[in-house]
Amino acid sequence: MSTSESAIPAKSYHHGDLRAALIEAGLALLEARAADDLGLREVARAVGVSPTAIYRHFPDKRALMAALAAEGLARLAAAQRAASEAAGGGVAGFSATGAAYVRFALANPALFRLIFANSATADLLDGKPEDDAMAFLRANAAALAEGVGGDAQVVALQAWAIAHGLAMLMLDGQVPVDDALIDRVVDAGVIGK
Amino acid sequence: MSTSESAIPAKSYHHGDLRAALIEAGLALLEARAADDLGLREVARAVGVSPTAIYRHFPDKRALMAALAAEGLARLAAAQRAASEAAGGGVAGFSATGAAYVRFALANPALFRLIFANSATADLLDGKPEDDAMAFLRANAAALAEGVGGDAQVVALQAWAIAHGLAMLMLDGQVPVDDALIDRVVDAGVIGK
DNA sequence: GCTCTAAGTTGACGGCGTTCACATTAAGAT
DNA sequence: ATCTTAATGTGAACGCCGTCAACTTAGAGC
Repeated sequence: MSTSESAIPAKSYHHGDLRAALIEAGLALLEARAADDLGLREVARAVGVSPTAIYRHFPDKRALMAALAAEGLARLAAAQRAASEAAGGGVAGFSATGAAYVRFALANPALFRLIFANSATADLLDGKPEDDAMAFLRANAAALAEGVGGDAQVVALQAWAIAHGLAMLMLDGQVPVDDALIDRVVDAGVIGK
Repeated sequence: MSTSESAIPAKSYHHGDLRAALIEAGLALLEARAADDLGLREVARAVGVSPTAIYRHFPDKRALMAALAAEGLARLAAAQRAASEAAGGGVAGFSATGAAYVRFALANPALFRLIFANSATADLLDGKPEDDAMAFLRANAAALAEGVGGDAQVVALQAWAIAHGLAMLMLDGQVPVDDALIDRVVDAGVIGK
């Protein structure tokens, strides 16, 4: 019978890879719902499994959310890397990175918020894998800082803060979502000149 | 039981001014709890009233939260106004405004988050009173923008984004809370020079 | 083939936001 | 002064939530 062969294993009493399925379903639900409206039982329902089955793979709800946040962070880092390379690196690449940061937030509002709502705690719990992605954000900022005058750390922080602040203000409806505006704000955000 | 808490006397079946008491209690609880861990029943308990009594003054929980956010926004605006005046206005006053913005966020994390989590929706619901406070934020940014080259709107946005982004990143544990750093980041945030 | 154990289920508990029927009170008209 | 009425607070209940404990299933290894 039918059974798909490679990607998705057969279904029975035991789910093939429930942990991955839960994360996938959670990310899908986050495209429509806000992070705090996402329920444990809701995710279980989406996967077609009992609510308590989740506890075989995550100690509690916060751990599930942290896993979603970790995956979101990886995607954010990937989007930035891609934008930087597409722009050819250097200063242009750095500006592109900032713009990609903001556009990722606008394209994935709930996920973006979840990343930063959980990153502080997730860092302390897991420690390793998402550190990699976050390091890219920091490294990007620090790298450009050397090209200009002033304190490198301060310039890096300003660039990060501009991107993060603009993303948040647009998400919260404080600033109209204007695609061209993103480039102008982030671009001139390369201060010192 | 006696014990009313403060200024307003007259306790019996009817509470003196429950609406005000609920907001006061809510703000007090937000100093210890995160906004989404704040329960309707918890606020009612703090005031010593039945959970459902709240519904005589607010249509639902979100309305209570919006009221708390409105009060928080007023306080934020007041803190900025005070900082600006203390610095003597002008460019120095503007930098002080930005630093005050960040420091307010650090001093009132849950409340600051609530302000921006609810401001978009609160605007559409209430419309008037908090607009006043928010207008101060925008006006401040726009005012300085004229002094420098470049697009006034862009410069204003950059300044706001730097303050907002720095506040958020510090609240989320992404950037260490360093008092001197706030001034340096926000200060040089006055770009164009 | 039997056993052991990881993975999923069922049922329950307390807490939440919210609704509805009811109790109490302050205030204005008589 | 009394009666009426609308405003304000109470209590019980509903459905949903996160989580725990006890049971069931099925696949892997001797």
